[in-house]
Amino acid sequence: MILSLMEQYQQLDTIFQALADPTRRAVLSRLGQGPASISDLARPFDMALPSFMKHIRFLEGSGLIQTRKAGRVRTCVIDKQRFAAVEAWLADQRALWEGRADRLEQFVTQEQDKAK
Amino acid sequence: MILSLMEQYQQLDTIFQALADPTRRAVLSRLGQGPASISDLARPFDMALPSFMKHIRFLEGSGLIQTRKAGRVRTCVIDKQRFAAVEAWLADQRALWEGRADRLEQFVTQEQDKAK
DNA sequence: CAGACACTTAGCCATTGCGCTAAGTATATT
DNA sequence: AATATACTTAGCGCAATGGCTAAGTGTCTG
Repeated sequence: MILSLMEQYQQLDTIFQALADPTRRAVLSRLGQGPASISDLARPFDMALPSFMKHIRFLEGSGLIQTRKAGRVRTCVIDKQRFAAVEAWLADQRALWEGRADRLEQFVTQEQDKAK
Repeated sequence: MILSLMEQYQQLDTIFQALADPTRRAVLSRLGQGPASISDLARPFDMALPSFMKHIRFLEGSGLIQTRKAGRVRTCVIDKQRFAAVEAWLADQRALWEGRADRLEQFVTQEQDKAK
């Protein structure tokens, strides 16, 4: 589902905070290559599983990933569309630098089209 | 001064965390239109000055802005180059996604096989 | 030179973030 | 049926974040 511009902006706090942690960025990079289970994702990290799960829940709360449990295995998938909010904000900044405030919406639309 | 790619990546934690706060993003947007003093920047916010200054110091620590004091006035300027680290990270993510299409299909096929 | 102005420092407080361990639940596997 | 697997829940501890007030410093301004 496509979020409205305003809704995307309201999520920026959570999204940027999710990206501020190296463990979570590493998880996103791993998931960029395809879905994975919790234990597969956790294996590279020297961290207790409950600690790792907090990162997963944080990512899920930010919308950057989705998870689904089948049997005793929870599988995680990245949600690429959520990154559009970040790109939109960056585009907005660039527009300000260049003295234009009108390019943002156009850019977001383009990114959403790309995601399809 | 130009940062190496690796140094930029080491700064991602701080940069993303700086961007995770709406006050700080608003300050960046304001500075995207040109330099400003602390009091000018603080005026729109319903916040005590020492609280606001913490945001400025955080932004300065992340490298997203630079400040310089002349007389009793501290002037803030945005450092656009610092945004390159964010853009680079996003570009890397997209690269992973694009190399992923075949693996995703593989995964789906595997799941379908398991279901039988 | 007195007072206003623009920060600046110091320190308090509540909440959140991120790690841990111990123990629990639900689902395979043998 | 018993054990192993894959999370899951509960709760602890410490550091960092983001707000505040009170008081201090240095620089104009009248």
